Amino acid sequence: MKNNTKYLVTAALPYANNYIHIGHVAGAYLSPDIYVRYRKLKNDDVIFISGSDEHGTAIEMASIIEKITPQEIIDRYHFSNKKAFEDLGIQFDIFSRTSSDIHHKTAQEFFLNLYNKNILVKRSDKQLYSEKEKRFLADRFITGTCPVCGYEEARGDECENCGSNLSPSELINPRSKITGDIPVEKETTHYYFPLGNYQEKLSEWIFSKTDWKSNVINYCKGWFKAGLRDRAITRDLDWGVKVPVEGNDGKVIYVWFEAPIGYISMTKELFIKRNEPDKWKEYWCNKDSRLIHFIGKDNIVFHSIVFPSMLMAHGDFNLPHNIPANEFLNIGGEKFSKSRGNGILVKDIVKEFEPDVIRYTIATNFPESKDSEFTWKDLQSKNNNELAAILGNFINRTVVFAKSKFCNIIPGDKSLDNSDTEILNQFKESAASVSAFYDNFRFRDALSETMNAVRSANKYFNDSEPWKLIRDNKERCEAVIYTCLELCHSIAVLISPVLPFTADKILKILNKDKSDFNWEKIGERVLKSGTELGESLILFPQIEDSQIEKLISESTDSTAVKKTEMPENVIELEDFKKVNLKIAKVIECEKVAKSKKLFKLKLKIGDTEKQIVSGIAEFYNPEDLIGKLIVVVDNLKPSKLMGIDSHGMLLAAKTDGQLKVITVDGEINDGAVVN
RNA sequence: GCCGGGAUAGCUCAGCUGGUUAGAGCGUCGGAAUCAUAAUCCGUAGGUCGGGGGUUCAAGUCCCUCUCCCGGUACCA
Repeated sequence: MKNNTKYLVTAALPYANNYIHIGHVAGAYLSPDIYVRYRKLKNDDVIFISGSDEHGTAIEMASIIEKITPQEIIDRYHFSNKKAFEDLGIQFDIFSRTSSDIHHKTAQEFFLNLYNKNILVKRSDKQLYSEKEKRFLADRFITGTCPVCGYEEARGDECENCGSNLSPSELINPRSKITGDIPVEKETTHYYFPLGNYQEKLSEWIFSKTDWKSNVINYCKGWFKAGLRDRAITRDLDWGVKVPVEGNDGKVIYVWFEAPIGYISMTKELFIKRNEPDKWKEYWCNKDSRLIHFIGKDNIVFHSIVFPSMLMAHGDFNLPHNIPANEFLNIGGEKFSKSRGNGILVKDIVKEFEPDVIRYTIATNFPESKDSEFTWKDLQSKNNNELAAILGNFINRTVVFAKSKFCNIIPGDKSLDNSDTEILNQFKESAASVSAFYDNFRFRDALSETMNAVRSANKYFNDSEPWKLIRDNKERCEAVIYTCLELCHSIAVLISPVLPFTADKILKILNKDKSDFNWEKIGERVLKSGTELGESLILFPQIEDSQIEKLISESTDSTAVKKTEMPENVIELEDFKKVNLKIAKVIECEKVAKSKKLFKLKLKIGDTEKQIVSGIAEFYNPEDLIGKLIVVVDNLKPSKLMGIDSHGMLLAAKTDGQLKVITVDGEINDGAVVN
């Protein structure tokens, strides 16, 4: 019989145009997996939902760039990411996708629900349309001048300079970010969600939450302060969920509105698969069900403001009970390539290390209150000094002792004394405090408390000195080893949320089934004397320096082997001839004030003089360049950099952390043509 | 440059609404032990909490300022 309270746990829907990396795992996936596994051990009624977010402009754009269909894009990332999660032991009850029929249907029903209640506002507007691209341009693919602060490169959805929320039509001098095409205004009709109407209810609701993390609350405060605005929830686009109202051909529901509904549709799908098609309602609608969203900090606004307001408007569903958002996990330490910044992909790291080692390293470093750091050396040290030394060693020393001194049989429990029951009781107390940490989403503290329990098991072994008892008090020795084996079982349960694979291995070593594998049995006696043990094995082999050094150098060496490929953007000779390259002599050179990278150079090119601005100040001193013969693009359209005119561009070679200006081999007159 | 987030022991991080001698793990060093993957257990040392001002009886914790770091973005070779 399950406990009454139900838990509906969701993990952020990964966007299906990228492979997930360990930063994602640390932010939004490992903590819910640990939480859910813990809840299941407590016999709680919990389901764990996630899936790929597969619609939207970015995916459509990616398909255009790669010249394949959006379906091919999302298939690639969906299946790869699904497998990556499995390999890491992230065990969803369902990991589905928003391209499914049931999601389309659910999202449309949700939309219609609001539509029929006249909550949605229909508005005809002039939107920006590119004749050249034959499409309406998505917000983020338009740039222009911010009407609030005058910043010239504001995006269609927000100004990154002043943080204002914008809609593209507000921009001054808009243009396509993709082609630079100047879009024209074209009449189109869209539905708007009146987010502003919910501000009061939302803020009241959020500020009533005393147990939410401060980063979540603070983020919302910022949004409330700025004021919530109505947002269009449809788009002129092919790739997405069709607007279910007649007369809206060529329109889809905007992803930010449609994707979170995926949590609902995926829950439905789960219970259809379980042959209980109505049961999803118990999790979404019953008062005694708790909806918990695990997300990274980049997702806070959608889960704490947008989606809840949608749920309020709809009315049938529960609001989130908590949103324990994490910060970011950075890949640091050794000189990783900053310019690439792809992070460590899950699909790659699982080939290198056992999933539990990866899980442990990430979990001890969860960015719970601020960004944290992941390094290969840390992983090695966590494996060798903690997992192997403390956990692996305790299991191993116990089992090896039983094997060599008691014929691999669980010894007698006849003469347990106070010290034995004490350590078992101590484990019960540990389990209670670990519980309290999990209940409050304090995963690092939970794990550290868990390891303390394992340490105390080692201490018990040391203090009991079974290697001496075996000589002069065999019965006591049996009791001690029996107790240690019980501790092994307790440890298996205790660590299993974080280290599920290791827990299974320990059960095999103990030759024990899962009948007593739950939280209540921690510190209890569940083994039978006289039972044969299974095969012992090393749980955490040492990770050698050489393996770590190899990984460090691989991720550092940006020049490392890259296959020669035909570049995608082949040009004709004619194209190259358009560029006038000339030799120029540097006459003057000075640093541009307040700039980090810019030099202002005066050049002599034959009879003419010209001024250019160049971003090489981090690599040269001004005096180094004066007198040098360099190569410049003579016919480049002039531009202004930090208010200074630049009439050309010098050529330089650049790689990570290095830049060299192109010069000529020997003397030649300035003004000479380069080709 | 702008926006955002940081700066606490060698390393990775805790320190709630300001209140006794600033904490943990790992690493260091010393000791005990030898069943165990040279793994354990006990103990030790290490910080004027980035600098400087201020508010307060009292500040790592609040305010101002400076420096540096990270992320995003812009300076585009």
